[in-house]
Amino acid sequence: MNNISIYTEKLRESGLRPTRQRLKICEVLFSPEKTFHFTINDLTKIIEDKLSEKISLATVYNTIHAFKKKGYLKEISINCDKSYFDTNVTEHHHFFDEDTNELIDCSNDDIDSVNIKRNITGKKIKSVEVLIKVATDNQTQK
Amino acid sequence: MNNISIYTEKLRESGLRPTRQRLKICEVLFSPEKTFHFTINDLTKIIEDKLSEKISLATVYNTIHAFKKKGYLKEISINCDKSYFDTNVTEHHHFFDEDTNELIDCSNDDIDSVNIKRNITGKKIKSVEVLIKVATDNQTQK
DNA sequence: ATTTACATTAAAACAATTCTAAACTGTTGA
DNA sequence: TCAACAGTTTAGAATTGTTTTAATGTAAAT
Repeated sequence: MNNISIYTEKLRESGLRPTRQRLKICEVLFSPEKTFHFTINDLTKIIEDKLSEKISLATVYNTIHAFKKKGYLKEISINCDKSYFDTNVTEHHHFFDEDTNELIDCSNDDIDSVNIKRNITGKKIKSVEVLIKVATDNQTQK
Repeated sequence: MNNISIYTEKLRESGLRPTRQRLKICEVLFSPEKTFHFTINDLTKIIEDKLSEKISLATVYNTIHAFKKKGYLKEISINCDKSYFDTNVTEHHHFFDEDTNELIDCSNDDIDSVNIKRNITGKKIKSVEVLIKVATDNQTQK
């Protein structure tokens, strides 16, 4: 079974039609052995450059949001103007390098699990995200 | 010494001229006994409604960013389309209610301090922020 | 008072994202 | 197999939050 069939299956199982565009997106997102972070623009550029195929921005937005809803992707909170997505959908946290605007995964060993001692009545915790901003020493705090 | 003189001093100390508009903004931001959260739009509306004075959006943006740079305000990271600011500039964390888009302060008692066991070489930790997203049970995860 | 540098403003520009409406394409079932 | 339907893609327009611009106004130094 090649990758394409795997993607087709994955998409179909979650009620998404395996279209040419979605398969291209899967190819970029899910074939690397390592997980990675990206913005919608990054992704669109990668698809158009690497796969020499034009794709509409709107399609990428739609598809990424569909993937996110299905749990294939995570959206990451940064104090920022644009959304970052992560192909690592396991519970984990991030370092954010303010000098380079680079996002670095924390492993389980990097940080102890966060202990929350308060409940908001009637509400359930949906996610817990820790963002550790770092910069070179002389840098002013953002 | 009344509030106006305090604000004037505060502004002057940080290299900002105490203009009529900036004093109005100070009045809204720094006179309440409790800290609070807001977006630029919120703040502009409050000023225009409560103080019956028109103020340019650009002025509010400029001033808020100046205040932030001086450390009078904190910007809060939410996976979002708009920036939230906090008049509470001490180290603390947040709950974010996905149903209402409301931001709730964590007190020190609500959450144990986060234990970070990894260093990024050459970088210093500038901030550690925990964001706990909550929603009613039946809500789909954002 | 005059000058100068900084501020304010409305409006335009901008960037990220979403919407729209028309064309297109998997899929279903006759 | 093919018509028909529902879901998709697309380019472009619209929207939203934010920043810039260029003209005008104002605080403070002279």
